[in-house]
Amino acid sequence: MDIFADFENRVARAIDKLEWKAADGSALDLSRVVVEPPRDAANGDLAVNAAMVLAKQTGKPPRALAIELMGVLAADPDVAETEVAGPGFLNLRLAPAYRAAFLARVVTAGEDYGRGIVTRGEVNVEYVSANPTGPMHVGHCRGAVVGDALANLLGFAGHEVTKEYYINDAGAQVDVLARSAHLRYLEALGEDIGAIPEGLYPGDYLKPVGEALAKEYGTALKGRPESEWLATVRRTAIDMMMAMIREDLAALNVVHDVFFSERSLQDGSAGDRVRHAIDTLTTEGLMYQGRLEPPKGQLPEDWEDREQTLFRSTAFGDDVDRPLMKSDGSYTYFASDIAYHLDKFERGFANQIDIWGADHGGYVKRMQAAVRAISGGRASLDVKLCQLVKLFRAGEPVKMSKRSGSFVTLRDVVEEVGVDAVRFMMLFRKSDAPLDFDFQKVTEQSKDNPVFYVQYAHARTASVFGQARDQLPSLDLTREGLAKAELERLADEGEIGLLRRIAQWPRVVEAAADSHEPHRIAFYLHDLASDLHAHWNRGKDLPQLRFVNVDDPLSSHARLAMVRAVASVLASGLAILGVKAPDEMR
RNA sequence: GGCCCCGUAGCUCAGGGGAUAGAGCGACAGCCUUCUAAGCUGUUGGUCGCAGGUUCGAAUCCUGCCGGGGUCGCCA
Repeated sequence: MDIFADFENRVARAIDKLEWKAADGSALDLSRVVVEPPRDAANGDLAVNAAMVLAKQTGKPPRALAIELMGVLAADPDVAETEVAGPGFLNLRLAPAYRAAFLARVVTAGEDYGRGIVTRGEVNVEYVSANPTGPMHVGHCRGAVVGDALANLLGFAGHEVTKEYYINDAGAQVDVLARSAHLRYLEALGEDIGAIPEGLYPGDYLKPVGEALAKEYGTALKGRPESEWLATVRRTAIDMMMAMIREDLAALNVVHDVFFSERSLQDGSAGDRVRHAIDTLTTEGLMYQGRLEPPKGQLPEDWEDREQTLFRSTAFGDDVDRPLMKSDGSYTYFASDIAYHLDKFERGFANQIDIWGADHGGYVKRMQAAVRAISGGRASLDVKLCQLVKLFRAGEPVKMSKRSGSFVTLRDVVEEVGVDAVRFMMLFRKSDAPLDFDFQKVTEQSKDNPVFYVQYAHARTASVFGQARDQLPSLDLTREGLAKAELERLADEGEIGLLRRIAQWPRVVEAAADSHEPHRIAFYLHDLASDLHAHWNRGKDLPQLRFVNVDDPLSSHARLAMVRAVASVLASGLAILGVKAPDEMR
């Protein structure tokens, strides 16, 4: 059902038939031969680059090759017109019958059109992984949405996807959380705790934790040394923070399959997994005792030159070798991270994707090096970095201060503008480019607001079907009925344009999935919506082009099939993005 | 200083080997006062940061510069 893939096969067969030979007698390399939509619609439906790509191999001039190829493809009954153009492009125009048959298949497939059939293997997408020390703030939105949409996209493209969240519940920050919660516990017992000391988390969201601790433990945790209550308080606090985070994510329609605890790497039933990871590297001969050069730039105050256990990450493309043990003998965060990624590999994930904030960019090389190292080169990690989101309200920057606690939470944003707007806008930019988010603009009901524009296109298709049912009640508007309409009647350039856009859907899905770039789906949907709206508007001046035309039920039927196809693609595309495809705008 | 990301129209950005580089906003000029529901159409506008290289072909790939941002044992 991918027209371009179909014709790539036909071109390959044509080349075979022509018995083109490489000048040196070796087999022809057809890997660079592609069939794609021409940039300019005037050049037809399909462009074939075979002649240019093969000119050197065959030792023949490109235009001569193109003409030979044209001879074969012109005989194909599914091809209406052929033309050799430019430096050696072979341009094809499809026969109306082929186009009609294509549309019939799309209509029949419905929202499965464009879905990858072949299984493309398992992949693990890890995203969000915010520290369990408080509610999620806006900064987390982008990674959450990008990761979630990417996972949906990969699933649609034919991968088996696991959505995973890594809980950073083992570092010093969760001890700080526990101390902060303990203070709130004392508060809940009626003590005057005064101002929250510098260095502890001041947020009110810890009050319920204090109350819960008071309720469960009474005064048992009071007046005791920290060592006696820390672990208990920490566990309760982390559990409650994670419950809150899950609710925040649910508000964004983000649901993970696996929540993986960092602490479990050391405390879990499987023993010390970090030790296991280090042992794995040691067995491979990748650990050694050595010294590191002090970092360039600003030297840390407590820098001490010492011999330590280093992981030879430079053997896998990293800039310097990395320590896995701190001076006090505990593991570095990187060591835990290696253990975690090794665990993923041992769970069967050779394809791993992590979504990180751009401030972690310096961490990418070493993590990729580690994944290659612990898997013996059998696993690979792709890291998508998400740049910052700048918040605006009617063009004015929104001020935020994390330290004073006056930051905008994820929940604030979702409640103000809705999930759909947040999700769509987070995906309407490449993830590694900064993004401006204007609270005002994303709720406007106008063409300038891409969320509205795309959703409205879907609503408009629903409206068309409503009218069709009223005005042409005799038409069979089921998918089966629409697939049987006289689809060759679709010949207007606006209609052909829409069909061409629809035909691109499978290759957009594939390209977006291969490059791990869900934003391409958002841009494609915007283009498709734009085509639909533009064609609709032509019906204002030219009533004979309208989708529903009482005087011409046969053409109406064919057009409704096309509208059905547009609606299906919009719906499945929006589903990938996690955005609703409404039947009416309110 | 090393590494990573970015540099495309006045603005915000798509395009990541293919033909004359696109969209939205802005600006300018018309149309619409009605019906297919949130206006419509057209015009304007670019040395794709700079310089080399690879290629039949480069905004796209490579190298080096310039400019902006991020980051740089034990934080997470």
